[in-house]
Amino acid sequence: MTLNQLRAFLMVATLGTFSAAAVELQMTQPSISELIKRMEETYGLKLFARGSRRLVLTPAGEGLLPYARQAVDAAAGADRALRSLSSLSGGVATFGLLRNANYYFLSELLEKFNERYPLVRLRIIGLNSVEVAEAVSAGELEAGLVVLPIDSAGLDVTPLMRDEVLYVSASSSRASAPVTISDLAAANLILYDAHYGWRDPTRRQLAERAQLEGCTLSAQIEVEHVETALSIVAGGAGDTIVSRAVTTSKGFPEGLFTTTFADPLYDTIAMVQRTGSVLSPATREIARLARRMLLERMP
Amino acid sequence: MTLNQLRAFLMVATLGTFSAAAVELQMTQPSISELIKRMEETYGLKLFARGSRRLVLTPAGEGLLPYARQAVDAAAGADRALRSLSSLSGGVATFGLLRNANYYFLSELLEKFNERYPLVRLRIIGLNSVEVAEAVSAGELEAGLVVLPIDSAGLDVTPLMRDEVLYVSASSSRASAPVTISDLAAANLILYDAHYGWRDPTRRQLAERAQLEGCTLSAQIEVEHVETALSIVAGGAGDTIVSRAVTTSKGFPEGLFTTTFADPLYDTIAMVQRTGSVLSPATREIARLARRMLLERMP
DNA sequence: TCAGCGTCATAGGGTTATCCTATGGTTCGC
DNA sequence: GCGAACCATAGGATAACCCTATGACGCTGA
Repeated sequence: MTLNQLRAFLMVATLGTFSAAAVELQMTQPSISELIKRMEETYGLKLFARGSRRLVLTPAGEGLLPYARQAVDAAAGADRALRSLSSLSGGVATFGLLRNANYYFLSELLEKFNERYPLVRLRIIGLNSVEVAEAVSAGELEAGLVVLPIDSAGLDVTPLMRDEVLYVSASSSRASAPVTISDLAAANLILYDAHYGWRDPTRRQLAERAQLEGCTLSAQIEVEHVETALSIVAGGAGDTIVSRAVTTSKGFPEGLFTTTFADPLYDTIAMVQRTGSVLSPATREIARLARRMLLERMP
Repeated sequence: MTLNQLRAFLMVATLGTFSAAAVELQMTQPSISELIKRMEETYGLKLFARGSRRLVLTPAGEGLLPYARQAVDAAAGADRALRSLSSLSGGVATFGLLRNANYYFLSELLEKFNERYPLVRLRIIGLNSVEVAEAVSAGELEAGLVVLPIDSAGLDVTPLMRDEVLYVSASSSRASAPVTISDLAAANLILYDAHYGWRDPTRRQLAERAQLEGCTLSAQIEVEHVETALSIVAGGAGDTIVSRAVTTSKGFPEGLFTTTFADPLYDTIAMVQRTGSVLSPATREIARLARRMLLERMP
C-alpha cells in the first residue's frame, strides 16, 4: 500500500478511465494499470470492474474510496506544509553559470526549476567562468558552474563533466586533420570573450600549451560573443575554437568544418562553491538540478 | 513523499530515537535513517535536530506531524478495510436480493449471517430483479438473487428454485378456475413495481405469452409495493398476480381468492454473479447461506 | 462488415527506492 | 579514558516504479 497506488486509485475512481487518470497524474496508462493491479493482487480482490463500458467500482473499491481520499489529502497537506516551510517557497535563488550554459541546458534548467518551485525567483549570473569564480570566491554568489582551470583559492571545486574543444574553420583543408599548437599560432584566430581575454579558462589551457612549445598565441579579431565569432569564421576571415556542444547546437552556421586538437583539449565543467559554506535550500536545489542534468548528458 | 517515509517520521517523532522506531516498524536503523534523510533532502530542510541527547523536532517537523499522522491513519484504515474484505473478520458484505425476498427468508438469512459473522456488516441492495441484475453485471454488486428471465449478458446464472405465480382476486367467481392469458387481458389489473414496469421478469413472462396469443396486457392501476396492490385488490377494484410465497405470508389480506394459471406460470429464482469473477469470502458465504435456505424451502 | 479509434493488459527493460549487513564516528555516563 | 547507545555511511541485493511498444477487445461509422 503506497501513496502512489492510492493516488492512482483515487484518480481512476474519479475520472472513470485509466487513461484519463494517467494524463492527470502525468504518467502513462500502463503505469496506472500496474499500480492498480498491484494493489488488487496484494489484497486478492478487484477494485474496479473492467466492463466493456466504463470502469465501475466494486464493493471493495467503494469501501476503499473514503480512506484513499483521506490519505491522499493528508499527504498533499503534508507536502504543502513542508513546501511552504522550506525557503523554496519564496526568496531568490542566485546561481552562477558559465557562458556556454546556453549550449548545454540553461533554458531547460530554468524551466524545470521554475516549474517545481514557482515561488522562487531566479537570478542567473555569469558572462564567463572567470567572473563566476571570482563572485563565488568573494561570497557574492553561493555557487556556480565554471570551466576549469580557474583560480581555486577559497573554493570547493567538483568536476562534473568534460566536453572536447574543437577547431573551427570555413576551410576544409585547415580542418582536414587534427591541429597542433603551432598550427594555432600560425592561424588567424577569431576569439570571443574579449572582456576576459586570456584569463578565460579555455584560453589559459591553450596559452600554457603554447608556452611549453615556445610559441605565442594571439587573436586576430576579438569579439564578445561566440555567435559573432562564428559568423566571422563562416565569412572566411579566420578560424576559432569552441566546445563540441556549440558545434552541435542549432545556431551553428552551415558550411563550417571542425577538427580536434592533435593533443585533445577539453573543457572541464565543475561546480564551485565557497569553502565550508552551507548553501541555502533554493540554491542547493538548483545546484542539484544543474549537476543532475549535466551528468545525464555525459557520454 | 511516500507512506513509508511518513510512517518512519511519525514513529521517530513518537519514540524519540531512530533505533526504537526501527524496532517498532520491524526495520533496521539505517533504513529509518535513510527514509528520514530522503524526506529531508526532498524539501531541503531538517525534520529532526540531531542533538547529542535525543532527537528534537524542528519547526518544520512540528508542522509536518499532524499531516503525517492523518495520512498514516488513513492508510491504516484503507488497509484494514481491504484486509477485512478478504476475510470474514470485518468489513461489509454486499449482496443483491429480489424484491420478494421478504416473503421468502430475508430476515432469517440476515439473522443467521449476523449470528455467525458478527464482525461483518451487511448491505442488502435491491428493489427489483432488474436493478440487481444490472448492478451485478456492471460490477457494483458481487452477486445477488433475481427472478428469471433477466438479460443475462455477462452473468453467470444458477437457477435455484421456482415458485408458482397465482392470480389474486376479491371475487370468488373470477378465481374459481385457472385463468388464461385472455382472461388476464380482459381483467382490471392492479400491478406493482411501477418503477420497472414491464421490464420486471414476471411481467415479461406474461407479456411474451400475451404476444403469442395476439393480445395485450395493461395495468389499470400501477403502484410500487405489493402490499399496496393487495389492499386495492381487497377493496375490489381489480385483480393482481403474486407468487405463492406472498399468499401464504402473514400480511396477506383476508378475503382474497387465488387461482393458478391455466398454463402454470412460475417465478424462477436464480443466483447471479459476474462471469468469471471470484467472490469475496463474505459474499460467498452469504450467497452460500441464501442458496441453502432457498433449497430447504423447495417443495 | 470492416477499418479506425479508444480502451486496458502485457512484455521487456532501465532507473531508482528500499532494505539489508557491516562499519565508522560521536556523545554520554561511569 | 572506555564501553554503551546512538546516528551516519558504504556497498549490494531486491523489488518497485515507470517507460515504450505492442496486443486484445469492444465500439462506431462508412
